[in-house]
Amino acid sequence: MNCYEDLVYRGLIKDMTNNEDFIERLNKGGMTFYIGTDPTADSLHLGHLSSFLICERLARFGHHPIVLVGGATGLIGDPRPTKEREKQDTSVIFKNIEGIKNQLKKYFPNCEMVNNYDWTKDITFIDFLRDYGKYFNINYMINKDIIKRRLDEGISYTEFSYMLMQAYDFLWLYQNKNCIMQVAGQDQWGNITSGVELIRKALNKDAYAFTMPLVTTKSGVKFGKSEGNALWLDKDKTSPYQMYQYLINSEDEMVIDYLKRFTFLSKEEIDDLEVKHKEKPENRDAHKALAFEVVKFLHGEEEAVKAREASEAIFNGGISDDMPTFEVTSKNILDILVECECATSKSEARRLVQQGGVSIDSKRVDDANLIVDKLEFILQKGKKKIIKVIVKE
RNA sequence: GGAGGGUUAGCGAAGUGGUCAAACGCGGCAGACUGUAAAUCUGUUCCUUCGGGUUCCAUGGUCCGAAUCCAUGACCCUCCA
Repeated sequence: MNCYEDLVYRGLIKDMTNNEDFIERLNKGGMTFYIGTDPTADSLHLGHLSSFLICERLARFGHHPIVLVGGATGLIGDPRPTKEREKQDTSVIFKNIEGIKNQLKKYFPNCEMVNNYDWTKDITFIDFLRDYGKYFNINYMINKDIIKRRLDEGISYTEFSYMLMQAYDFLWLYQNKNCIMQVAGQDQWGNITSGVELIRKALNKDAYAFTMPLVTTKSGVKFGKSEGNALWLDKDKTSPYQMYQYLINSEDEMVIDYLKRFTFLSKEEIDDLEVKHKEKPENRDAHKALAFEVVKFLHGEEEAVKAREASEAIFNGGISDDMPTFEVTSKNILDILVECECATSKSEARRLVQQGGVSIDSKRVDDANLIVDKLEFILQKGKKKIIKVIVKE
């Protein structure tokens, strides 16, 4: 399979610029391209992973990835469809940059890494307006989908300007790093095309770009959130076991798509899993492969094996050294549930017990006033949250 | 600068003096059915020592009583200049 075929197979192309020779050049290799992210948190999450894997995929076809961390753009804030972002403290953003850089270095050690703060920080307002502002027509900007959607809700001049910065990044990388292609998530299409336009207007050159579709569940909800929280790539924020569990619970109808998107398994391997999955969905072979492969990529084979063993032990009614463990100081079942993050309040904990959603050592708890006299036990909340609890005196 | 409209639970959205801890939908959580999937059905969704307590942008006020009326302020939207 050539590069373009592989991208199509994996569902990685949503929009692409209409250069005549785009597909040819993708297949030929040798393009320098970049993909970026803003430091909105100190860790990347599962959604980022699916995008950044493109670095490795394209590198395997002979292209040269540059990874950009948006120190400058992070200070401005990419407009969200709903509302203005809160202004982040610069110290937070600088701290986030470090966290994200370290992760990217770890996962993509062969990529060149750049920070747009480096080439943006010394540009003066007047220079920027004179040298680049003239290339942008307000009507053009307002017609970008993301801006249009914000016109009702309101958008600050700051966020409105975001696309100019991202466009300038592309231009700068084009001029200084010979970077001729940009890749990003589908929500970045407007920003990307601004960059392509800027390069055309300022340099009279063609640039290339494509976006990748958002990874969603069957019903179109963004994939990669668990209990309202992102699944972080940082092991201390989301344990290998949690990551494994999240992936193994993927919907049947989506699991093959996720395998294409999140792993480097070949078409043959994925086809094989698809057959197995269709024949015996209850074996969850495809789900297991997905979970294992992703955890292996993130945390190494050893951690992946541990996560798999823990998962299999726990869901066969057993225990494991690697299962999530909480230390609590209470003996009252409601307080224990809150301490173990199974409930956010005692009211919620009480409701859980009353609805029959809590078990201790496989026995359903039916008394909300239960005092637990064991010092170590297995607590189950709902169907899937199974943890070890140690009571500390 | 002028005129008008708005701000209600995670989100969307009703509610215009008491019966409002606030309809309804989505989302979330739990139960049943299953395969750690989906769909479906049922229950639930501010806190609580279960007596009650604290909510409807903020602060003050009117009233026996305020999400609802008044004043001031903040933020947002639309139109005009």
